[in-house]
Amino acid sequence: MKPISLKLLARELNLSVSTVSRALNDRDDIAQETKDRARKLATKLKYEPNPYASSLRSNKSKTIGIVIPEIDNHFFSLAINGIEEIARANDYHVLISLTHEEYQQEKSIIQLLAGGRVDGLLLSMASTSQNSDHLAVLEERKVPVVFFDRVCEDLATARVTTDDYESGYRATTHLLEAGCRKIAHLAISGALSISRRRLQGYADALRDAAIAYDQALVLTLDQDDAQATDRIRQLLAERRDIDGVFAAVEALAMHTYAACRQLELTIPEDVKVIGFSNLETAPLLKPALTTITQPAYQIGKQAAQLLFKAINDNVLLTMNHSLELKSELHIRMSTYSGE
Amino acid sequence: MKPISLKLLARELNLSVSTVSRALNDRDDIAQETKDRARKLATKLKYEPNPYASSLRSNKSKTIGIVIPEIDNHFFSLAINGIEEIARANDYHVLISLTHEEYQQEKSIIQLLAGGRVDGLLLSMASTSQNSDHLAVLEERKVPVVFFDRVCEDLATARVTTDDYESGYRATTHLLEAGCRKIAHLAISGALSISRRRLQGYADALRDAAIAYDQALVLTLDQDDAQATDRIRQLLAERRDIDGVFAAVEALAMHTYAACRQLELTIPEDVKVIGFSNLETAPLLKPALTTITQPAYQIGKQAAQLLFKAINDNVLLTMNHSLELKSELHIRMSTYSGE
DNA sequence: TTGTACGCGTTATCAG
DNA sequence: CTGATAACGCGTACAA
Repeated sequence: MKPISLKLLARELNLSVSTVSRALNDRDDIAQETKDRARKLATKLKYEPNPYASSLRSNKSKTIGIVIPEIDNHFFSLAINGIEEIARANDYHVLISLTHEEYQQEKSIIQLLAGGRVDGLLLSMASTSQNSDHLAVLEERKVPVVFFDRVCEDLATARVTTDDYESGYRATTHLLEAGCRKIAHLAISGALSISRRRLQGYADALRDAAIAYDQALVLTLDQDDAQATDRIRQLLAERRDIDGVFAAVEALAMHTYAACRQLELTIPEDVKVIGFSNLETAPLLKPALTTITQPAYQIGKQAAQLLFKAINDNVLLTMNHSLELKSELHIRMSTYSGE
Repeated sequence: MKPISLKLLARELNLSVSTVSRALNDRDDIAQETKDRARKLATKLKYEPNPYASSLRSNKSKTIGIVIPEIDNHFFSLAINGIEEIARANDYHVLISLTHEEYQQEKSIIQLLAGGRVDGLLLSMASTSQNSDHLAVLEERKVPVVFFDRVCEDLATARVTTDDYESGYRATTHLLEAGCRKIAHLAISGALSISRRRLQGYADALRDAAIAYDQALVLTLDQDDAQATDRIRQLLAERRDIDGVFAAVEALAMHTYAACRQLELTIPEDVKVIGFSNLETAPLLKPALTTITQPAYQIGKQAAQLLFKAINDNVLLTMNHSLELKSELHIRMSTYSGE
């Protein structure tokens, strides 16, 4: 069956295409009776305006894009949840693209989306994106962009982040207060803004506690999962003096658990562990994981709301629109120090 | 800055619009030199064809839709991962919509997408969708559809599912072999195909073990999370004879853990627990959770591949294209019965 | 209050 | 080999 077009409705109603168009768009220069007739038939035939014809005319795609490194990660799925809610409230669709942490993918995706396919973009950078040349096209084409979590500092647009520096500081301090003296720091990609902030918080907390910063305890793991566990195990095996681990991303906390299990190290007795994480199973782990939890859903919502300010109200987004939300420290068994 | 159009390129190159179009599309009736000139300028100006104009012409959106109940769920995020991979390989975009398990949402989303916005649809039904009237429009408009996991039996199209009946049977048998005699079955929405199949497997396993089916042990929890834990706790408190729990969806296993904790019931000594789950933290839980794990990533991939068979090769999808993949039983501590 | 005419950017067809 | 023209479906001046 052919798609229902305005032309078809018009013929059926003995009206012109433009009259039907205006009737369905509830314009005030159309008789009420005509509107009713048109609407009734449209509903009956399940007419949906061809979105591409509308877009072509209006230069609006009614679609926003989300570009993220991965989706198999609670932080991002929660954020998407928030974004999708706001998008739907604004009558918008959501296009999702995954970069799999690869610069090249990110580049080609953005080039593609910048061609007018989306009215705005929510972006969280890949860990391997060292520069921002590939984002220039977004500025040129004036595509509104909001970064969330993994921001790009080169682009002067709105960002929604969390208090990464403070969280890193707090996490480290918590380990120190639990008695740790040799704290390992695990991160992905030193280039990422969040990584640098969290690491800086870690370093400063050590300094304020008069503990030497030991480069050998700072691991950057940008390789795949299997290797991550291995390298953590290796570190823990070589440096038996490590008594605390600060995992700056969710997956690394889990790899630490796995590595400890392999080495038969007990958490929290032998090693205490804290991790950035949105896992809802954190309290049910063995032992329950102490976490820094980001308000992922809120991040998504707020980022989307900013984006729609740009899209609907034509506001030019600047760094002044940026928001910093607070993460929460949830203290659990994995950092317990006895009474 | 204005978007770059063919018209613009044509003017710059002193060629006609249609020549440039064909040059960029590498048609064989265009001189090599012309092609080179056109391509060079296009690259220089970062020309991207307007996707909506192309779609309008070709009736192809280069976009597929995913409609799922929720995204904050490992099964679905893994499936999306698989889908996205295939979509990208086919040069397609992915539109995501969440129904939040609500029939009305599902209905309006599908009505919207059926209007030509997508070339095909991957669908996993909401738990509250009792009928399939809202899917009729997809058949009328001839939008290719592949169901995955939560299928709709009324629509004669391809489905990618897992061996739900066998898995339900196997999970229950596993509990029986571990010594359980009073096994609770937790599910969402009795209407869902997967729920019915898993429950049937449970019932048949009991029958084959000559154990009476007790309606009071079968809980259907379609309300929100907070209430789910409460109701499970209530059941476990009232029926202290329950010695096994079979959670037919991931979240319910976690609620069972929470309920047991509140009642100070020990797993697996007091109650053994098995659950359908794609949680990668299952082995790290306290105790490690025995799971039936669905090949979510593969489900997504295969479903998408079927869809592209319809889209690219113009194959009419029928139930004969359906696939049933196998889930895996991972035995862990939560069903341990001593040596 | 309704109809006519045009253009959005692209591509297929046909003419040259 | 290249150019002109028409058409996809919709929305909007402008005319009636």
